[in-house]
Amino acid sequence: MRIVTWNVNSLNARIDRVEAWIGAASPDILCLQETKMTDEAFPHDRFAALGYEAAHFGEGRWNGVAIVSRVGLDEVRSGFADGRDDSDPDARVLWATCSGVRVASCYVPNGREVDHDHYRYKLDWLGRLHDDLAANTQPDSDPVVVVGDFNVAPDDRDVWDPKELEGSTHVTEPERQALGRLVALGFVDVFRERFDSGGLYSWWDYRGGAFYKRMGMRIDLIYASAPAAAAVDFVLVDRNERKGEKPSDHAPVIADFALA
DNA sequence: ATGGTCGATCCTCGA
Repeated sequence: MRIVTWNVNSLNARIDRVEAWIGAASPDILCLQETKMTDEAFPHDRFAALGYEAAHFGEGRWNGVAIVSRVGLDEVRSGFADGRDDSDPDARVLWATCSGVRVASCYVPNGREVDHDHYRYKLDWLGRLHDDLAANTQPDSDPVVVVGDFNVAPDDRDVWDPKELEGSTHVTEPERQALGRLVALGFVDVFRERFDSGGLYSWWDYRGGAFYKRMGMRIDLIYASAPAAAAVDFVLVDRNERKGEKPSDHAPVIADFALA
């Protein structure tokens, strides 16, 4: 089972590339982030023509997440289930069960600047994700795969220059500890499990020629519960997809699971 | 690879 996470930075702008990439990479479950569209505008027909059904949670201008699957799409739920009355105003997480695997497609808040309200929102959001997983999944016994644009680089190997970035968002201790709490629940960063090396990224800023200078971050992550992580047999960041005409600023991250 | 923000919106903001 091939599961992919890809922040497409507008599905309207990217649909032709997404369609072509599906043809080449043949994912079973494709989780998208930053679709930047309403549910009404989501191009279900384009995916149906390729043999996929899709669930989308969007608001229009910003954010927006989707799960596109050819192996079933059940128990779809958007947002968090904690019943908090300050419910998230943004469309940032979508859940579905696909062929027995509980899947979450996440677009974690960027944070903007440390000491910004958005940074506190980011930490709170990651806490809610942790609590939702703790309350509603059994990662010790069940296959659960939580993917997306986490907007956090898990450690210094995941950024081009830790010294230059010190103290800025994506690398602060509280953000990394928030990911650490997911790991403590039993979730494994399947890319890092497989590759020790730094310099392997999933996002490169459009500005300043960051991609060709190899100045990126690994912030698009695939977290798998122990039963799923044990079944991983292939992991790849498809950095070729960052090249060419009208790329997203993120590359797709692929993990293959030897699951039925 | 022969270059050097982009996307959505409304001309600026978010990433």
